[in-house]
Amino acid sequence: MTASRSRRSADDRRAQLVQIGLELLPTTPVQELTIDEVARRAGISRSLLFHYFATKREYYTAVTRAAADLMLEHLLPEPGAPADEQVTGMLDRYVGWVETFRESHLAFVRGAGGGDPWVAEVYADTRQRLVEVALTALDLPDDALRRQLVLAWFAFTEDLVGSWADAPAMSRPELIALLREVLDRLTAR
Amino acid sequence: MTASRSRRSADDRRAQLVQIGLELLPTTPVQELTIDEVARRAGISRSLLFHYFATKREYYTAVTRAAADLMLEHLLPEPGAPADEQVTGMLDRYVGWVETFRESHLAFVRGAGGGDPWVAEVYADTRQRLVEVALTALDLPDDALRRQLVLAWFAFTEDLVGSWADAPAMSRPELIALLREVLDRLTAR
DNA sequence: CCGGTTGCTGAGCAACGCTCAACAAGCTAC
DNA sequence: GTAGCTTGTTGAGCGTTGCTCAGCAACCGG
Repeated sequence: MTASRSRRSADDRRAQLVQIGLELLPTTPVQELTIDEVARRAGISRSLLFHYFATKREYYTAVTRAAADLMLEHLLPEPGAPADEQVTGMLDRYVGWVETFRESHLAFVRGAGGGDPWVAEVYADTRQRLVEVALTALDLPDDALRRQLVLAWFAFTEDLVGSWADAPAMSRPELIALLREVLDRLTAR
Repeated sequence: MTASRSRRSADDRRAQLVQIGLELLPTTPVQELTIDEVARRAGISRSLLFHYFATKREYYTAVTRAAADLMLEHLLPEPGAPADEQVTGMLDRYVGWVETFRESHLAFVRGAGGGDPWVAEVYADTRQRLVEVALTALDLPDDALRRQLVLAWFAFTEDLVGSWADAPAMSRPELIALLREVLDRLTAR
């Protein structure tokens, strides 16, 4: 609310608007956040938002991409580590991510799967990249079948970790071991 | 367009409106179909739709529930069959369902996962019922852990069958056998 | 001080969800 | 048949929201 009506650089404003979108993500499905609300929070007019993002969709896909990049950056393994540790580390960090940002992550996944194809595509890209990283770390060939299997395993993981975070029916290490075991069984063919 | 302006019974109208929603489902995400469009197709005024469904959300949750019930009815096994056949039969019919209604099913699942909590709940209910049926057929106890695992397995199945229908990387029987094997491994603990 | 670039605004349009008062089609009763 | 009731149906209109456009205002180089 302070510094209202201040003139900002284009990059600053864009970043600020995306940031506001990220803060609103846990509260509201991406596609449902209104231009009015975002503009009000930024202390600017509706029109200005359309100066930076030609359409509402363009805006919230940018927000979605930012959220996806945040998660991806958090999950990516250190390139030096041994292969096995890389995958387990990613799994561990993913569980931690869901634990920490439960609501926003749930909102993110929901918005990502549903409704808008553009948003769905952003998340599909993210999953693809995660699968590539995992296959590389496991030193497995990247054929169509294996890719499909690992993607489906990721859907399995998302669902299980989500419900586990809601009501843990097993210990955290057990969860991670189970996920790891299913992944190994699926890829060892 | 024929029979326009005809007076219908309340039940007829409701059924017609839901039917129109079902026909529009493959084309449009549930929440995005407009009252105008539906009313236009039904040959009635916008106001009449609000006479049957107090709010737009009430309308498209009704449409979603109708879609879910259609699928559920198609998947439920004949009660007389042997246990093993029941589960495999459901799997087989599920794959067939996705093959037949690829686009509408995709649209349905997307709408179900994303955006509106009410719609998500309808589909969550459907999955719960499917899991109950599966656990009963497998003659397994219905504890929290197993339920979570089977639900997650269903997410796995949805994803894999979806991508398989898009680009089959294995034969249909192989797909079903794989899914069945993963389910058995997960529940045999 | 002046002109150009650019961040920024306000008024306003179109589409959409939703409300409300009233009309009219079909039924029963006389 | 017509009076009267029920109920399916409509049109006008309001508030919100996505989006446009013409122009203001702040900074900057000359």
